[in-house]
Amino acid sequence: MVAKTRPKSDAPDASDRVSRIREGVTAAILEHRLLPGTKLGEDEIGEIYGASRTLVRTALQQLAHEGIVNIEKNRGAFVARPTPADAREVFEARRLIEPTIVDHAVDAVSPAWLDRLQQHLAEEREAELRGDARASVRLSGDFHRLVAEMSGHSIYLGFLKELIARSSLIILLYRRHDTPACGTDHHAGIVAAIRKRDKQAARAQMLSHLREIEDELFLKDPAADELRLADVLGA
Amino acid sequence: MVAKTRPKSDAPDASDRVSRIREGVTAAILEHRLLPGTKLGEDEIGEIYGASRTLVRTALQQLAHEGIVNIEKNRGAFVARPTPADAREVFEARRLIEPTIVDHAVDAVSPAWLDRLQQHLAEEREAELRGDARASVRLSGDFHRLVAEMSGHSIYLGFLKELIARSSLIILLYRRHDTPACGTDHHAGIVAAIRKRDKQAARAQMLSHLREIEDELFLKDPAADELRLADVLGA
DNA sequence: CGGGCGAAGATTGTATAAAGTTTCGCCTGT
DNA sequence: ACAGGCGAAACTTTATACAATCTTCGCCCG
Repeated sequence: MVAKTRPKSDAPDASDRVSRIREGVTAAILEHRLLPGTKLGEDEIGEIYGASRTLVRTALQQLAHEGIVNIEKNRGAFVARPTPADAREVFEARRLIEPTIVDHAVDAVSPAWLDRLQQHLAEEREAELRGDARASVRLSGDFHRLVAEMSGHSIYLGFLKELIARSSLIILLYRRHDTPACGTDHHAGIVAAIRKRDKQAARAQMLSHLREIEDELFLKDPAADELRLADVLGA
Repeated sequence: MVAKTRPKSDAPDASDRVSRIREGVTAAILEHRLLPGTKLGEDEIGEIYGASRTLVRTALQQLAHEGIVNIEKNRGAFVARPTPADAREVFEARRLIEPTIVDHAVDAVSPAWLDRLQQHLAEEREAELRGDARASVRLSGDFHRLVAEMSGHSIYLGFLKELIARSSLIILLYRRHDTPACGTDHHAGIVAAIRKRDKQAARAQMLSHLREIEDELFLKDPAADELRLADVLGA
C-alpha cells in the first residue's frame, strides 16, 4: 500500500485534537453551559481535554475568528457577548444569504438528501417533545447548516457556520422568556418546499422563518444592554 | 510615564508582530510575488520577519482561515490554488453581498467618506497610468473594502475581506492575458451613484462591475486546470 | 535498466520553560 | 476611614527543545 494519504479532502474538522477542543467548547457555548463573558482560561480548558496550552490556544483563535469568542490582548479569551447591533447585523446577513442557499439546495435535491432532512426533522421533533431546550437550539442551527451543505457551496457554508454560531449565542441571550420552541414547523415547511422543488416557496418560507426568529428577540439599545449583563452575572 | 497601554481599541491588525507577518505574506500573495502552490516554510518566513515559528504558525493559521493559504497536515502551508469552481462560488457570493453593501454605503454617505472615495479613485488612476499591475490589483480590492467599511456592517466587511483576498488570487490566476486594467471607470461610476444617493444605480453598477470582472476570467473545467498550473510553474 | 525498499535529512506538530503584562490584595500615609 | 501606591500572584505571550511524520536520495534486487 503506497500511503493512506487522505485523498484530497482536507477534512475540515474530524479527528484532530484541536478540533475536538474547538467543538467541545463550541457545544458548551451554544448549549448555554458557558455564559457570555465567561473567561476561558487556557490551563483550565487544557486540563479538561488533556491537552497542552498550545492546542487550546489554537482552538481559541479559531473560535475567535468564528466570532463566538473574544480574545483580549494579555487578558485572555472570553465567551463573546454580541450586542443588539451585532444581532441585527447577523440576522440581516442571514436574511440575505439563506434564501439563496435554499435556492441552490432545491437544485441539488435528491432522495438521499431528502432522507437526511426528514431524519433531521424527526430529531428536532423528538427533542422538542422532550422539552430539551439545549438540544433544540443546537438542532435548529444544524438544520440550517444541513441545508447549506446540501447547496454544495462551500463559501456560503463557511459564512453560514459563523452566522449560525453567533445566532445561537444571540438567541440564548435575547430570547423573550415566553417564546416556545420556535420554528420546527417552519423547518418542515421549508423541507416540503424543497421536496416540491418550489424555489419561490422555499425562499419565502426561509425568509419569513428568519424574520420570525428575529422578531422573537428583545433587542434594545446597547446602553441598557449592560444592565442585562449585570442581571445575568448576578444570577 | 505610567504605561503605554493601548487604551482599549483592540486594533484588529495594527502593530502586533503576528499581524505584520500576516499582512506581509498577504501582500506578497495578492501582488503575485508568491505563486499559488508555493510552499510557505515556517522557518523560512520566521527568518524573514525575525520571528519565531510560534508567531509564524499563528499567522499562517489565520491566513488559512481566510482561504488564501492551505495547510496540509504534516506537510506545511501552501499558497492556495483556487479552482474554477471556487472562483465561481466566490464571485457568486460577491454578486450577492456587494449590492447590499453599496445600499448601506449610500445610507452612510458623508462628505468625509466621499473625500476618501475620491482620493482612492485618484490613487487607482495613478497606478493605472504607471502601468503598475500589482498596485492596480491591490487598489481595486481596496476600493471594495473601502465601500464595505463605509457601510458600517462588520459582518459584511469580514466576509468581503475574505472574498476580496480570494478574488485577487483568482484574478491573477485566471485573467485573460489581453484584459486591460479592469474597472477603474466602473469604480468611478459607483462613487458617482453613491454621491447622488441613488441606491438603484449603485447596486446596478456594482453588479455589472462584478459580472464584467468575472467575464474577463477564463474559467475552464477543473480537469484542464492542472495543465494551467503546470504552465504557471514551468514559467 | 527499472522499480521498490530503507535510512538520512528536513519539516511540522507538540510540549515545556522563560519573559512580560495585567490584576488584585494589602499596606501605608493622610 | 479612605485614597493611592506598592508588590506578589496568575495569566498570557513568546521562545526553545523534543518527538513524530514526511520527503528525498541512494542502494539493492528483480
